[in-house]
Amino acid sequence: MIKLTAQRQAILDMINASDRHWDADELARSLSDNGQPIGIATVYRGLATLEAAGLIESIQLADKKRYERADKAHHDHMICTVCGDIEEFAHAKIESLQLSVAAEKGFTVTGHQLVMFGLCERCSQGEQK
Amino acid sequence: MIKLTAQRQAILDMINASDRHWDADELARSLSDNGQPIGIATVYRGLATLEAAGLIESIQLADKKRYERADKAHHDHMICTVCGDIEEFAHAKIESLQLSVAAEKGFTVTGHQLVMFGLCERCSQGEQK
DNA sequence: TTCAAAATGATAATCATTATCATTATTGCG
DNA sequence: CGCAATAATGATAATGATTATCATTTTGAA
Ligand SMILES: [Mn+2]
Ligand SMILES: [Mn+2]
Ligand SMILES: [Zn+2]
Ligand SMILES: [Zn+2]
Repeated sequence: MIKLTAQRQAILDMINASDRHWDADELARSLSDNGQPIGIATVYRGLATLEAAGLIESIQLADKKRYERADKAHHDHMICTVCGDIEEFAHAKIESLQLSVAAEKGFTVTGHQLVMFGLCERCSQGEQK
Repeated sequence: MIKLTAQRQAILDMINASDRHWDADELARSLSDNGQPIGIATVYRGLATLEAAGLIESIQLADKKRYERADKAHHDHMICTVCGDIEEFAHAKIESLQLSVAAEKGFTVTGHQLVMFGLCERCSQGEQK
């Protein structure tokens, strides 16, 4: 059975305490700064375990995986390629259209990831001008 | 200026000759089997250069990047988590809804990637008997 | 309390991709 | 055509994220 350890609890608490999308290293550093140093390997394992248990969620970016709270409704992301800001959005119609397209092809969807890249509002302004 | 080399030409030809989504290693091996061995570093650089030139496109998967022909209309993907099959689909409505959602948030979209994971038709069957 | 199963942490190993750098090829020009 | 200068190649080292090892410690059921 899965054991509730202080390390896993610390990781989960840290993630649930904010709306950030954390990568393993940021989490390890932050935990360390909070007087709860946890081995980096344990952080990776803890994140995987917590995600498998449905307690946290993740998005797979080009170079690394980022984790966030799971107590929010499903949503997708827009990532600013200038400042790195990650914005969230939810669109029921897009979700249902995805499923219908899959169904047409006999594809059984178990998960999906939609990410838009571009410039966030702030970065769009400084842009031209 | 960008030079037209035999290596880049070979990479481009190989990609344009099929509908596959190649990773760098598969391409290097295939080129080698075809009597056109190319250093792996050159394959990586060639792929990046060809993509920057708009001659090929790519999708970023969890572990690696895969490249495909660019002479097809824009489309997104459905990936079978059992057999690895990559299917394509295009849906104008989903595309436009994405842009409208971004616009609402003042986000300027420069690119996006939508991937659905699940079971392809063939794998869905063997699934539950 | 007892102990087997599971988790941790330090560290080595993977794997895809990029960086180095000496050598070679391409291309505009005379 | 023949020549640099400029870019590309290729072998290989380096990176960076993530996983594998394995000895040691912790957890939780009985
Ligand atoms: Mn999110
Ligand atoms: Mn495709
Ligand atoms: Zn921004
Ligand atoms: Zn399949």
